[in-house]
Amino acid sequence: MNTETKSLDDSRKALSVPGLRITNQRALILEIIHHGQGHLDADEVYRRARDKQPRLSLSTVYRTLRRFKELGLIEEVHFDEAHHHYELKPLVEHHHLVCLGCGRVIEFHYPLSRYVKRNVPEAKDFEIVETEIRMAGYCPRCRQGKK
Amino acid sequence: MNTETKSLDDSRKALSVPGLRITNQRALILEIIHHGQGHLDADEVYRRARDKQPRLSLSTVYRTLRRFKELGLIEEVHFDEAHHHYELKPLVEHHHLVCLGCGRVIEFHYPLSRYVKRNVPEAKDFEIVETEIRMAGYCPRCRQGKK
DNA sequence: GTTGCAAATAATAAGCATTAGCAATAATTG
DNA sequence: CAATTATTGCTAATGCTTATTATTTGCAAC
Repeated sequence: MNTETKSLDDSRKALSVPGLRITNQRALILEIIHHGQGHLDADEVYRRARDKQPRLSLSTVYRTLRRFKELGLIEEVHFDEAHHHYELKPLVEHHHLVCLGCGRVIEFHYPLSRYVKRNVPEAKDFEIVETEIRMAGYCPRCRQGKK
Repeated sequence: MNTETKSLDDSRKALSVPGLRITNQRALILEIIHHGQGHLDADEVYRRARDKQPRLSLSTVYRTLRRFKELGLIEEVHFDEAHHHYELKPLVEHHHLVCLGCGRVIEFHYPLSRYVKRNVPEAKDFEIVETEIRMAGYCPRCRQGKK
């Protein structure tokens, strides 16, 4: 069994939830996100998926992404306003720095939600389920170019 | 001069930027955001504006909001994914806690961007121009209801 | 006050990303 | 293996936002 098959197998296993059907489309989409090193948007998933399953439809991609999100398998991130990106649910909290010059995305690990819960009085009575930091600026390379 | 006129006048003053034309539409939109106690979306601005200027068009609202944002008069916040909300540029940094149950928005003042800049190594080499923190969860009232 | 001209407007169409509806298909279940 | 029912593919529709274009308006110079 090659690596690719194994990975697809892992993905299928993650889908073993009662009442949920394991379809080729779902396994494929999950595998693409798994392989994709984070930050794929719906259209990118769609394009990659069609290499293997040309008849797969865009609606299936959207429906599946929503499903996975509900199941907690993946997470939705918002870099810009227009559309969303998806990544496998991370084990440790991290956030993103987006370069406005070149579009590069830098991940950094930081337990900010814990910090907020501890230090923001208004957050104490809240049950926080989601924290996302959107940071944008210019990476070292692009700052150089601007000078 | 009544309060309303005065407020509209203030808004006009804020628009006194060289090369920028002061139109009734712009003054009205700025005044609506000013009065609106934050967090209005484009459509809400449009609906309120039409009470006073029925011929005003939705495109003007969008164009004006974009302009104001460029000018730094207002700020765009992203509560959910679908569309944006706008508020007057705040003097002190604050962020928002959105309740997933009732949609209520709680503001809290906290210099989180300074904290992040200081504590995230990856942010050191970046020239950060934008930091927005999205937090969502359940407010005390809605937590009660869930039990 | 008029005139001239760039900027702004209203109205409408177009553009994307996403969702809905529905008949056909395929995965589980008994 | 047949029955059930989630899931799919397709198309049309939606929601929010931007572009287009002819018309109007603010405002500075005369």
